[in-house]
Amino acid sequence: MNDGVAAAQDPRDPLLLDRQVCFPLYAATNLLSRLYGPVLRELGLTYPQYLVMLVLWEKEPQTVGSLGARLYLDSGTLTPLLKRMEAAGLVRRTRDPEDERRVVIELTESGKILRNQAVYVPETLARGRKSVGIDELRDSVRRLVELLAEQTGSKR
Amino acid sequence: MNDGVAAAQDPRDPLLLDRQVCFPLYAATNLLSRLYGPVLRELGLTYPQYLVMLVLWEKEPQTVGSLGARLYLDSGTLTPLLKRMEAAGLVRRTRDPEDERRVVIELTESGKILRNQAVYVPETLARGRKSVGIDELRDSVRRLVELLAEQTGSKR
DNA sequence: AAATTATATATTGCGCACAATATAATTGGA
DNA sequence: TCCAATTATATTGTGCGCAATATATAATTT
Repeated sequence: MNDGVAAAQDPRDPLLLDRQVCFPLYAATNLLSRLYGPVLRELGLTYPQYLVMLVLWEKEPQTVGSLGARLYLDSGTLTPLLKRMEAAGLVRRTRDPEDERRVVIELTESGKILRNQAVYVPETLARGRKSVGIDELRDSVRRLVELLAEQTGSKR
Repeated sequence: MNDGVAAAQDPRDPLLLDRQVCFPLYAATNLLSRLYGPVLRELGLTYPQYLVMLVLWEKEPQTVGSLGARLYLDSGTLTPLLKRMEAAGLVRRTRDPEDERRVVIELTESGKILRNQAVYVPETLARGRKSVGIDELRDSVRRLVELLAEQTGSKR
């Protein structure tokens, strides 16, 4: 008889690490962020800060809330991050006079100019890398994000 | 003429957020971890701690290094995490007398027993969730992890 | 055997990520 | 008008995640 602990070797065991969807996503995200690290460091950005810049380069100004909705992050993450970016001279943070609850984020001149260096980031990372089905993968994961966002009640 | 900043509205712009592979992975990981949070909290686990338990439930004992190789994490992450798990009574940490550099991690009795509650985690999370192509997605992301692990020199 | 090199984990410092809570401003009724 | 509910951001505390470095042990070379 067993001692109350199920045998872990059944390939149908729902707890096998290799059966989880969450784990490869988690691992891929960590590995990717590690890959971006050295490249972004030359621009003085971390990976989440890079994402914020991507959003701002597309559309500006944004509020803390609209950035969070786009990136699925909350103010507990964004506020200190944006303060560091402000200290680095990349963005300005100002209260919206129309609605004093809002904080408006806009790019400084050097924030705008940084885009000229950033355009080389994607190709630098893609260089010499086999990108087998990378577009299909991106779209699959994107569909997953849509589903998850519904479930967790994240609003855009 | 433009002021040195490229127009961001060209759909072929390599910096568009929606063209990045990294972003949906990042978002999906955050959303998933948020989804797991409340469920795992009832087991007294965080999401990375849950992954460590999955590995240990499959095979025990493990060293810090073998856990890190399996989960693509380094000691800077694992050491404090394992200390918290030790404080919670889930694992034991002992120096390997064979090789005093190694720290051996094994489950305590309550760590083993926790598995009986954990078996319900996957189905709890899957319940009422459309899992369109979830197996294909997992396998795609897994292939990506293999590629990334080569690139970043992560060893298993 | 002694010195060198490689290996394994720990420590430190910084930056997320998020839950819970607090604060303040706006909106929508009684 | 006033008050309750809602909205937007900030703050606090905990736990990762990782680079850089330190420390100790083991393996290898000479």
